Amino acid sequence: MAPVPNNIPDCTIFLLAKAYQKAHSQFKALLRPFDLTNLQHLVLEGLWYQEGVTAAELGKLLVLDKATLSGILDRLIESGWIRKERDPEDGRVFHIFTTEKADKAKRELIELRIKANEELLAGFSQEEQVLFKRLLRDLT
Amino acid sequence: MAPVPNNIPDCTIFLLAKAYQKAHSQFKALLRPFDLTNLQHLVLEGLWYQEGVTAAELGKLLVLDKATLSGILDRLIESGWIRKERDPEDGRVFHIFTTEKADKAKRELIELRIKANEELLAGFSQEEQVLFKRLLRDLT
DNA sequence: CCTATATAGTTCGTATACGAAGGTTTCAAA
DNA sequence: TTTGAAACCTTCGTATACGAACTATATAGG
Repeated sequence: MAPVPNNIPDCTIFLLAKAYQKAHSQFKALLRPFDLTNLQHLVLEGLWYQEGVTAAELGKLLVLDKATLSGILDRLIESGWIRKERDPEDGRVFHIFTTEKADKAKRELIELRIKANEELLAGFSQEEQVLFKRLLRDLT
Repeated sequence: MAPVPNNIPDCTIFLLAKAYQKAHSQFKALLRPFDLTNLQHLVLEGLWYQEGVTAAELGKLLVLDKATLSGILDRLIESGWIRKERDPEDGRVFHIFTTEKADKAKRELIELRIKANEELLAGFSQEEQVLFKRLLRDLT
């Protein structure tokens, strides 16, 4: 990605958008061999973190709009990474499970995310990394 | 926006995405009365910063893909905020100009961005604000 | 002058985002 | 038990994102 010009007005929102763009794009490149998008990967990690969650819970965990999530789940099912099961108790609810295909790639995919984070923060010192993460967390 | 759960794995990319989501959404709410999207506002600011730039230069300045920019410019023309003029020297090039409608709202729109930035950083001390901006800039 | 290459922009296809509306199912209150 | 509100999910419309293919124009070399 092209560097952000350094003589522009002071706008944190813009810097944040561009930092996100960069992180997204770097991770996307790492994910290409798996035919997964960033969001699809995020959903898989969410499922490994909390197996069998409902779509609503997953949306809450990952802070994703249910409308957005709906499409992502569709494509993950179509490509065989996850499956949906209707709750026997509550007919409104779906529980989401990863498939064997996903679980086989689990370790590799998690390492990929760790690698992407390291790549992103590579220019920062340890202190800066910790600080940056704290500031981001405080912001949300 | 719902808060980010605090027991998730350490993932800066995720935090960055959510911080961006929040900033975007807050600014979007402020822009609603103007019937402008965040990106459309960004383009207007870019044009005020550098009047008469070409679409290619604008894309470079704002770090926007030319394909993305193309659609944004279309909609800004349709809603009367900007106009395009073909370069008399080079038939490939378009120069972009703001319209009177845009210039009338200029002060208000720039103040809106400043306000959105303040709102975003309201929870940070002065030192944290400076630090955060520096880290974001270093990241890009 | 002609062609190969590069640049500017548009268009297309796919994947987010997300507000809003709609369909089901639950549950509680009258 | 009927009815209204709430919860879960899908679908639709619009606006990004962005790689890739395509058109039009420029320019350097031969």
